[in-house]
Amino acid sequence: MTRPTRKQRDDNRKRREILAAALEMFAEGGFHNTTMANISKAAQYPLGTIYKYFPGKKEMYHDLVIERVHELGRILYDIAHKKEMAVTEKLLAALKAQARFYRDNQDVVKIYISERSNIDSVGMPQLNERVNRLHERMVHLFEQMLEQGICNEEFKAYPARDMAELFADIVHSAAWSCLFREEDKDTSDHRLSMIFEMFTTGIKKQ
Amino acid sequence: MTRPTRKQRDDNRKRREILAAALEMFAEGGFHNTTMANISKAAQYPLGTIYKYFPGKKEMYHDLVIERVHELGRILYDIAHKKEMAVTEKLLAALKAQARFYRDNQDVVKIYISERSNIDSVGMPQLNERVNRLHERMVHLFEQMLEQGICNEEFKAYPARDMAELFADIVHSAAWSCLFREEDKDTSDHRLSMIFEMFTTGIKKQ
DNA sequence: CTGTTTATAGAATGAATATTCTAAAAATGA
DNA sequence: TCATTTTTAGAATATTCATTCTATAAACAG
Repeated sequence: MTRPTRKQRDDNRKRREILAAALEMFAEGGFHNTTMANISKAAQYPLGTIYKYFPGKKEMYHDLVIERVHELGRILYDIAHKKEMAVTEKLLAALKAQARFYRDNQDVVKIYISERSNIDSVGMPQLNERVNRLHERMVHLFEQMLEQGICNEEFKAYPARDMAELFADIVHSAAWSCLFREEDKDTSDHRLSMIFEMFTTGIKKQ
Repeated sequence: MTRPTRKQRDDNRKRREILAAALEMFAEGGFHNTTMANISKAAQYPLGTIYKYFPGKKEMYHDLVIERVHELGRILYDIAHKKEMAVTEKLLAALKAQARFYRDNQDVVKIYISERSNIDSVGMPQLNERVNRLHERMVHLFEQMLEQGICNEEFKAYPARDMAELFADIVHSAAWSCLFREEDKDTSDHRLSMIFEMFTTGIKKQ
């Protein structure tokens, strides 16, 4: 745990610069339409340098996705474990947090999504697996919150797992649709609250 | 509109056989991990023959996806226009129909989904566009049904468009999750009904 | 049967591109 | 400064296919 040398800091910076450029390219054209030459040009580092930091294209992609999805996981985890918050508030907060995350990370989110629903189109079974494990963990967070809500008698006693899956997808789709609207933060928040209300109180009259 | 000659029928059969084999391969490995040689072997037709029926790999993929997504659109359209059915019944029927379609067309559904959320990873902007137009049309069908429900005072007066988007995503998520469960038809139907109930009456108590 | 068209089977071609390699430039350290 | 290491820049290589081509076999017409 010593202070990193200048070289180490430089290396780190370069690595991050390369990753950032790669992210941009991957998000724009997907894995297969992005060439190492593209990334090299975008990052303004020669091919050789890139291969010094990453064993190959696939690995770079892998690192990129996993890192960010972890971040989303952490955000949701934190919300789930706020002691002072009521369950309903937590769920709404999770919805809004995910929407914000999607907005702030449009690029990587596109990748994340395609990895989740997709066939293993990149040829990296480990990536698919890890992404889906991370997703599963998030669903599980929702499940716990919902269970707590059932205990409290706040929620009806539907199977928590089913509710959680449904909620996860609602959250995803709401957050995703934010990306295609030109809304300011307030309008957006308002819409998310409305969707949340639909989910909790239902669309049926009475 | 004369009766097709034997040659025409043969051609049609071959075309379908090739498409079926291609579908299998594409669904298994995605567009980029499927080679024309693979398809040729799977279809048991030589490469040359394949190129006689399709101008190229991309076009084959395009035809495959569009054809089936159209089919789903038709199914939903028919449900939406049943005169004798109540709105709520229609919506539930749509949910179940889509689930059945997903089950019957797992292969193509995987492709459909990745096309919907994806960057244009295949390099066919038209395909992405058409898939999304078809999806939009389905959302619009839901919107009409929901509007009717609002008119009837069956549903609360949320913006129909937002409800429709939400419903479309719920339908998708429910249908999709059916693919990973080993349920018999009854269990499955039961779960779908439950999800539909969640959507209409909400998860909140009281 | 015989010549002609069409289909088969898969080899050859050419383009794209991930990865490696080389030579020149820059940074580093004595 | 000068020797040594590291980085840069991008050329060379090797591989993987989409697509085309060729030669043989089958179907067909008269």
